[in-house]
Amino acid sequence: MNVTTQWKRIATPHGPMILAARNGRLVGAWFEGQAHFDGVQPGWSEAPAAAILVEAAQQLAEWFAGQRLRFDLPLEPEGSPFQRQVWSAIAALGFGETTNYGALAVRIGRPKAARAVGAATGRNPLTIIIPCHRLIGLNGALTGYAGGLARKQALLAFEAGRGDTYSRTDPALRPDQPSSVKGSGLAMAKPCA
Amino acid sequence: MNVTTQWKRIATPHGPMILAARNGRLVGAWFEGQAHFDGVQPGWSEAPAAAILVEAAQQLAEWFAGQRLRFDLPLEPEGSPFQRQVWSAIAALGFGETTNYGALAVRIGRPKAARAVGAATGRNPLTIIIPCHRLIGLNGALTGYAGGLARKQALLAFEAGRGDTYSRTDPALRPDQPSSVKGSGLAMAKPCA
DNA sequence: ATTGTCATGTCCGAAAACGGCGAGCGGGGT
DNA sequence: ACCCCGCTCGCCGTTTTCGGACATGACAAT
Repeated sequence: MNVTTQWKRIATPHGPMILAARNGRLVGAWFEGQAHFDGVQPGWSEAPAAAILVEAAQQLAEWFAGQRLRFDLPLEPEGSPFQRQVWSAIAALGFGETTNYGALAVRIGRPKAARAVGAATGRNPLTIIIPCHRLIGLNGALTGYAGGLARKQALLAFEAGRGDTYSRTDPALRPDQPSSVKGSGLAMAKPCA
Repeated sequence: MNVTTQWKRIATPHGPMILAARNGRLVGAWFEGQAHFDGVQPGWSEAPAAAILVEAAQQLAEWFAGQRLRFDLPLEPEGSPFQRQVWSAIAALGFGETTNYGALAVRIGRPKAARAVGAATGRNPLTIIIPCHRLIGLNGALTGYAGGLARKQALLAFEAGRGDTYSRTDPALRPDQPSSVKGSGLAMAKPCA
C-alpha cells in the first residue's frame, strides 16, 4: 500500500526549497536545482496545505530566523543502510557544532570509511534539517556542498554568528587550530571563533 | 496513489498457481515456484474473495475443464513497451493455435528481434491467460517454458487433443513440414496433427 | 548437413570509476 | 632544524559500464 508523495515549495533566505513527504513523514528537503536532486517527479502531487509540510515549513522559518536550534519532525530519508547511519549521526550534531568526515566515520564504527561518509553526506535528502553543512574537512576546508559552497559558508557563518551563545564545537573533535587555510580561494569555516 | 496488490492461491491440474491483481485488474498468474517469479511479496495482501481474483479463478477452472476457449478479464501485465507488445501479440493467438518466435517478431514489426521475443515471452507474467506456451521453435522444438517444459508439453497436448475440434494453426505461419527433429531428446510439439 | 556470425531487448553479475577523505612522504622555504 | 605545502596512495560505499546469457532464426561459409 504505497502512498502519494506530497510536495510544497517554500522560500528561504538562501533561495527556494522543495519539501516532500510520504506517509505523513518528511522524506525530502532540497534547494531548488541543487546537486543530486532530480526535481519534482511526475507522480508527485502538490499539497501546500499538507500538515507535515506546513509544519516543516514553519520550523524551517523559525530556524532561519534564529529562533529554533533543532527540528522536531517525523523524518524518513530514503537510502542504503550505510547512508541512513551516516545521516543519523549527522542529525545528532548540535547547532553551531562542526565535525569532520573521519571523526564521523569513527563514530559510526567504520574508522576507515571517511571517504564513503563524504559520499553519503552528499546524498543527504534533507538539507538543513539533517545539517550536513556541519561537516567539514579535517583541515578546515569546506570541501563540498550539494547546495553550493557559497550556501555552506553562509550557513556556517550564520551558526557561528549565533555561536557566541549557542555553538559548542566539540574541542576533542576540532583539529588543532587550523591557522592557515588552503583551497581554491574559497572562504574557510571557522569552527569556533 | 498506488494500490495494494491482492493475491490468491488456486489449484490447477498442473499444480498450484498464484493469482495477483492491482486496481481491479489482473497483473499476475504464475505456477508456484516457476522461473522469473519472485513469489508473493511482503507488501501484498491475501484476498481470496476479491472479485477479480475469484472471476479469474473461475475462468481458469473452466478453461482447464475444456469448457472455455479464451479469457475475458481486465489485464494489466507490467513490463517494458516491447514486452507488452509481445504479450499482446501472444494474447491474440487462439486455442490450439501455435506459432514461432520469428513469426511473432515479424507480426510486431521487428523482423530481426526473434531472440528478444523469446526473452520477452519468458517474462510473461500471466501464464495460461497470455498463452505463451503456444510459442515454439521454428523447427517445432519446445525450446523453453518458465513453468517447465513438462507443463508446456502437457498444455500443448491438451489443446491439440481438443484440437480435432478447435485448433486451427495458421498454415501460413507453420514451417514447411518439419520432418526431422533435434533437441535434447525432448518431446516435440505437433503443430497440427 | 554442420558450423559460425549477427541482429535484438532485458536482466544480472563482475569490474571499474568516482567521489564533499586523510595519512604519509618528500621538497622547498624560513 | 622546523613548518607548510603539494603530491601520491590506500580506503570504502555507490554508481556506471561492460560482457554474457537467454524460450531465435536468417544467411553465409565450410
